[in-house]
Amino acid sequence: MSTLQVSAQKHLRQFVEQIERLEEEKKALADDIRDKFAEAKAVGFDVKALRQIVRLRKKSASERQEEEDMLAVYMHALGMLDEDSETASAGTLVAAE
Amino acid sequence: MSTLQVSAQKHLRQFVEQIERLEEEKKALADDIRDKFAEAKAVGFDVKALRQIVRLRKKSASERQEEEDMLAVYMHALGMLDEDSETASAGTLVAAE
Amino acid sequence: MSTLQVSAQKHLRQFVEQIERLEEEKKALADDIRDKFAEAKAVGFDVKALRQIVRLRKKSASERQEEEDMLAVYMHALGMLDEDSETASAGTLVAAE
Amino acid sequence: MSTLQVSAQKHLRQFVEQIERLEEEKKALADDIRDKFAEAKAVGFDVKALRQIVRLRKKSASERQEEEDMLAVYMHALGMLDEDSETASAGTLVAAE
DNA sequence: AACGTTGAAATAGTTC
DNA sequence: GAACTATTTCAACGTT
Repeated sequence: MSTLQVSAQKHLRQFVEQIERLEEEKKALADDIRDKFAEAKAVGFDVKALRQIVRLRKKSASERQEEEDMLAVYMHALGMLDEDSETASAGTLVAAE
Repeated sequence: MSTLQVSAQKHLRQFVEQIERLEEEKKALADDIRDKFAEAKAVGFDVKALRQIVRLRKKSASERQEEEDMLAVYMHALGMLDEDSETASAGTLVAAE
Repeated sequence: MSTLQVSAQKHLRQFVEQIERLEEEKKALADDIRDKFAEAKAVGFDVKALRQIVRLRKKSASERQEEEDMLAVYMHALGMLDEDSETASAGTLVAAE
Repeated sequence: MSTLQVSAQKHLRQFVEQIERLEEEKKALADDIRDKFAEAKAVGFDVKALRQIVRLRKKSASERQEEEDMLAVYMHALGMLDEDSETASAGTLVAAE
């Protein structure tokens, strides 16, 4: 039983070390990304908007549209939008339940 | 000198306790807010959109517009928008430097 | 575009208002905390250090507990503990079947 | 609406592509880490505990240091230390004027 | 007053 | 699909 445990300990140690190694590499990349944004900022780009761009590009056009639509519905309900200006694609007159 | 320090210690302790008390109350409110969103979710609202609404209402209309405009410029530059669909308020033809 | 039922509109409005009310109270508390630090500074305390004390005290409780749990976690990882005993105090760990 | 200069467009595109490239690499590493955990699980380790070990080890280094700094912080708050001595080791604290 | 730094809040992802 | 964890984003703070 003691032998088994010792071997398990070594095995555990290996996993921990491998994972920590990978996480270090991952962190290095996260830092690189951070640097890129900083670099973009330094030459005058709006970092917040840039982040949003990267985020949006991960989503499909339809996903984006769905989120915008939901927001528009809520804004409309709260009087935050003029009656007509919701969006260009004004077609879908779906009645809310 | 020792007397001074003892009195300073008491004073310090008071500040720490008062601050911790206030932070507890603040945390309690944060929890209440969390609960409200959970409640809204439970009755069918889209929490993410709801959060965005609350966020947008903190900003003035002009602030909102500015952010949207910047995003549209970037999306346009990357071909993520059709040429015409940027937004309803298409008026401001400012030439980029 | 789709719209909300009138009742849903009212409901939404209620949520938004309640949340905004709570956030105002939360902000007021944040201001109070800020004032406390300013007050402490005014009587000669080092605000940076004071902040650090508050932060460290907050962490200490949970962190200390976590460190104490270390052994149990390792034993668990090595299969020396069963599922239910992980929250037991260190003293009873060996007794767990 | 305003548009970017052609050169700025290219620059923006470059940033976006570089960032997306880095994020892909980062995601690949995240997948590798996930695989490692899965591998560990496959040979019988408790993944949750393993995760906890990795997390605790990460914290330990910095946290332990912070706890050691506690005394200095308190002394600083009480005006018993000057500005520069705060990073000194505990042993030399009383020597600081 | 911009800058980076840090802590809190929000979102995304994973597990059960 | 609900809870938990990890990651990402955002805002406040001190700093220069």
